[in-house]
Amino acid sequence: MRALPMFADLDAASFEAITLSAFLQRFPANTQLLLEGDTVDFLYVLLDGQVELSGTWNDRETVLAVLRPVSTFILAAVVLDAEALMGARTIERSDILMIPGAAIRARMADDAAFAVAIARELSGCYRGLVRSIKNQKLRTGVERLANYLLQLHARANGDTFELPHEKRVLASLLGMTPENLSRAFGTLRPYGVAVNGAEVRLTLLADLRRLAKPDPLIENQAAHHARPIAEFEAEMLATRRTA
Amino acid sequence: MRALPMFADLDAASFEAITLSAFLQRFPANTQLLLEGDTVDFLYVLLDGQVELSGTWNDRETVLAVLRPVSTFILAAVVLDAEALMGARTIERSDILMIPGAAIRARMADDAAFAVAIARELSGCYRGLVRSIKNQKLRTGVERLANYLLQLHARANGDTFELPHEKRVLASLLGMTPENLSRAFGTLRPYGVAVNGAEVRLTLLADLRRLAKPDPLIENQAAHHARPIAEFEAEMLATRRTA
DNA sequence: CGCGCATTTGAGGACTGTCAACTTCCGTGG
DNA sequence: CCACGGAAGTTGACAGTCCTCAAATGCGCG
Repeated sequence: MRALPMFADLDAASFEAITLSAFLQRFPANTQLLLEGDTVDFLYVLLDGQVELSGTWNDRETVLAVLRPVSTFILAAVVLDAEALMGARTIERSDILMIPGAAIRARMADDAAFAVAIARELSGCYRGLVRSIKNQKLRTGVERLANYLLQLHARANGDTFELPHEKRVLASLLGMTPENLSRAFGTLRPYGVAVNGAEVRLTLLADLRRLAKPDPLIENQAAHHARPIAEFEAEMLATRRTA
Repeated sequence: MRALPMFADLDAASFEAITLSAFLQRFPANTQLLLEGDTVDFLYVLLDGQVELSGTWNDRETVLAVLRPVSTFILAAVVLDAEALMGARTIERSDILMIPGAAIRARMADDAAFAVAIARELSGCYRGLVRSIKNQKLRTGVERLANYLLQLHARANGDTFELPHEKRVLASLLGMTPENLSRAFGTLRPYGVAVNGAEVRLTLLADLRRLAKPDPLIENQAAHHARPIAEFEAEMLATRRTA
């Protein structure tokens, strides 16, 4: 928990007040944690596993973000004591810390340092969403995929890495259908993108970069090695630790 | 300034600390206030006029939100003391209050109530963006326009109202080209949408609603009459008071 | 009155979604 | 250990949506 910037500098009293009311729960894969419109009673902290945040409308569904540890989610709904705007479900077995929303709000009111930490966390989430919208509105599907692959590559040590989720989840995250993702991979083959199952290998990096045109104002910055987990494991180019 | 929930309950000391360092400036129409990537020294508060927030990439540009008074913008960048992810320019003559970011951050650290107010404001902005992404990813252009018109209609008293900005700005906000917006209006004619310049009249409301399928988890809620301006004048279905 | 810009309209093409069939992969159970 | 069933992924054909380019129209301001 202290790995999260949000709780890292919490003083002893606040830390105790929060941990005492919190509890840890293990969920199997494919468990719906929250439906859109649910009232939100807890702040969720993903400690292990993977959680997908989704939105639906008119029988259509889209993945808004895929979270990896350590990440919080639905923080904004907790702060406002409002209903969830996104659904959440585990996509693999996950350990999740659940902190009563009332405890969070009470601590914020009493502890300015904690409230500031929450505000900073929210700001980071907000900026992630801004990046996500720019990614979505300004780029085509192939361009989004190319940039996504370059981000994964930057975190790998070699030029080979694994896609961290199923392709149909990835497709929805990138705003396209699974069929289209398949074709987008095909389109990128001349740019040195070799796919074999979940394994991806990038040769011709320069060509791929010329196509992708990654931009620090859209891509999430590569984490500084100082901050270990939260920043590093960030999943989407755009929407990390969301709510 | 007290009209903003953010500053409404500020105690006298904090209010003075902030207002003393702030200053009011009047900008003509079409003035670039901020470029993407600029370092952000001030929190902006739009008191009168209209401001457009935009994103660019690879010679493409999109409007992310259009703000109307009273709204703050680039709050997230101020909280994190980070560079702007969006550009900002006035689209009509505007009165803007500029508050040094350092003052905001200092007050947050000292005044838990103020930090909580900021966190709540950020949460509202965050949820606006979530709505915006769902609107963008789950709906077609025609559906976005239909819902946008219904939102404007809900704020008008009769069934006739004016589009609040140029059609090319509206097109970009809705994620399409001006040509396509024109055709989208044409597509909606059989649903009782009559356009004459900036004036729009909706007959056949039921038909339009059946097409648009407005959803409280995507559309911004109609404001409660208690809170007068900020909520009411909110421009985009999705992205209000952004940064 | 006339120029310039916003808007509209048309034609064509690029991108993306849908439907259907096929292949591959993987876990279950015999 | 292997066969089977089901889901995931791929491929092809087709349609819908959206963008680009070009030209025409309309409106406002000097």
